[in-house]
Amino acid sequence: MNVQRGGSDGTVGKALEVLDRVAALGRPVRFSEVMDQSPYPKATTYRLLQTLTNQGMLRLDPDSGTYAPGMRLVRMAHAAWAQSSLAPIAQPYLDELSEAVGETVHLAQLDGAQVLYVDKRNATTRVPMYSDAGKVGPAYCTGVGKAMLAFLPEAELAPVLAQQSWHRFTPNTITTPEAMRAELAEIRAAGHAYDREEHEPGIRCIAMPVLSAKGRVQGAVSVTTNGPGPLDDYLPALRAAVTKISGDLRDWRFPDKGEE
Amino acid sequence: MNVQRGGSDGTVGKALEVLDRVAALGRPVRFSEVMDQSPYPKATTYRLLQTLTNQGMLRLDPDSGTYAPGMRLVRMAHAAWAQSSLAPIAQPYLDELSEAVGETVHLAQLDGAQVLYVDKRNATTRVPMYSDAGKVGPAYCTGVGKAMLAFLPEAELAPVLAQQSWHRFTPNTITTPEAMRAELAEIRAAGHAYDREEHEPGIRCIAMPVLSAKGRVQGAVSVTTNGPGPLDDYLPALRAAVTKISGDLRDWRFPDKGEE
DNA sequence: AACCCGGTTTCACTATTTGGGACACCAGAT
DNA sequence: ATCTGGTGTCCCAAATAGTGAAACCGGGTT
Repeated sequence: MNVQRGGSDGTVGKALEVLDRVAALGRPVRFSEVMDQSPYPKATTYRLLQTLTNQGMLRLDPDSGTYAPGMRLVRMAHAAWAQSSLAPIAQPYLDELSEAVGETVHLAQLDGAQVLYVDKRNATTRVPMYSDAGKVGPAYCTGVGKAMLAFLPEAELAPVLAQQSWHRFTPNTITTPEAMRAELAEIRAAGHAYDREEHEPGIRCIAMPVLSAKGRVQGAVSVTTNGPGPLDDYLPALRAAVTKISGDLRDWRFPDKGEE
Repeated sequence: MNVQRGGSDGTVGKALEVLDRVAALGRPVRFSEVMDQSPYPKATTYRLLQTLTNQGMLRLDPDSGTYAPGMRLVRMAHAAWAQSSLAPIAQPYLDELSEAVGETVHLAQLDGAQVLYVDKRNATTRVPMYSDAGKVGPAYCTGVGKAMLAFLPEAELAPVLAQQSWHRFTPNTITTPEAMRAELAEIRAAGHAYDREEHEPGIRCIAMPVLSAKGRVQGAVSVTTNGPGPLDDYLPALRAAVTKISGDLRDWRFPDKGEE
């Protein structure tokens, strides 16, 4: 099957599963809330939480009795981001692109069935940093998501499509695998994808996949706007950026989806 | 003792220990290199690596046979950063400060005996994002480090000082606990710290601690420059930023060092 | 052919993890 | 004061998962 973090790797797997669920809740949670999410019995979950806490992976606020992901994760993640993401390579080209188009620019990678944003440049002046690195989003209704799906080999595409929620965010959201396959064919033909207000009303974007020399999808770059102008105006700059990134990819070997 | 991620929390502890060491190496490493770092026997380390890999915490490049921290960390860290760091609160004030002084601005927190940078604003135009979030540095020879140490209660300061390397990075580096205590007293009196080219030649900075209502150190903000101007010029803006951050801290309860 | 080296696997032994259930605590209801 | 339901913590015999010395497997070298 697919990368699904199934919970079957012994104690470590369980611990990470619990950690993930706590992180997913997105706010400090009490033990009982963790229990509701946890597939493991009370005593087990409790011990797991304890272990994670004194490992610094979780932080327990003694007053409120709530758990939140700890700073040790941030330390470790820096290494991951620097070594395993496209971000360090793409950095200068995203800067260029951002300057050229003046709109918000995203760099994303596929993480299982979701889109994981790894870098971002803000539209114009103020830069709320990091805000997007590490964030995840749906693959079926974002520009970067569709751009990547379009160039995925069938064997990998099928399971990913099977896992989408197909929630209708806006009237334009594509909500069936069949419609999606048609859309992906078009994207493949054109070489780039559009998000025509499919995720958020008023937000449109144009995205292109970053492919390795062997044609494997490594990520995608997008230009997002809430203005009225034609998206195709951004195409040249976008294409230039993606081309340069792909070029620099040369000697980088990147994850195979972990597919076994 | 202190927070030291000792390796004594069962399997999970061992796994995280290994993961940390891989991350610390800062580049993809082969199994044998991990072995050199690992306190555990070959077979154990091997199995740990396997587990971590198919949990997505590590990424194994099949061609080169090297391990690197995986993207799952980035996902989880986003939650940690958003919930457990000062960054979300400080965001707008760092923007202001950055604009006001036009120099590089850092936000850091104490993580054990080290300084952990959680956010950054670049000097002028181009913004190499994230580059610093998650990075660690020495506490005894950075502005933010000294600013935080100065306001640490003795019980917490002692073990931290005991763990510093006291490596002499530049002629100005303070290299003894005694000298450091004198320096910290001055900082405490002044309310802010200077880094007078103690870490890197040509780089100076001024830093102030962020204190909670109860006077606990929560982090520090610094303005760094490689120019010649007097650092004190930045004091007003820096003080303003720190004051506002402290103000917003109000209802936030933050980690106790975990000290037990 | 004998040897070394990094990586992988085996398997009997053992330490850790498991989880049902007991317990302690608190707040509100009776 | 006493009961009661919700939470968080702890125990301990049984079950499981982890351990690690040693063997094994190519593929280079000598």
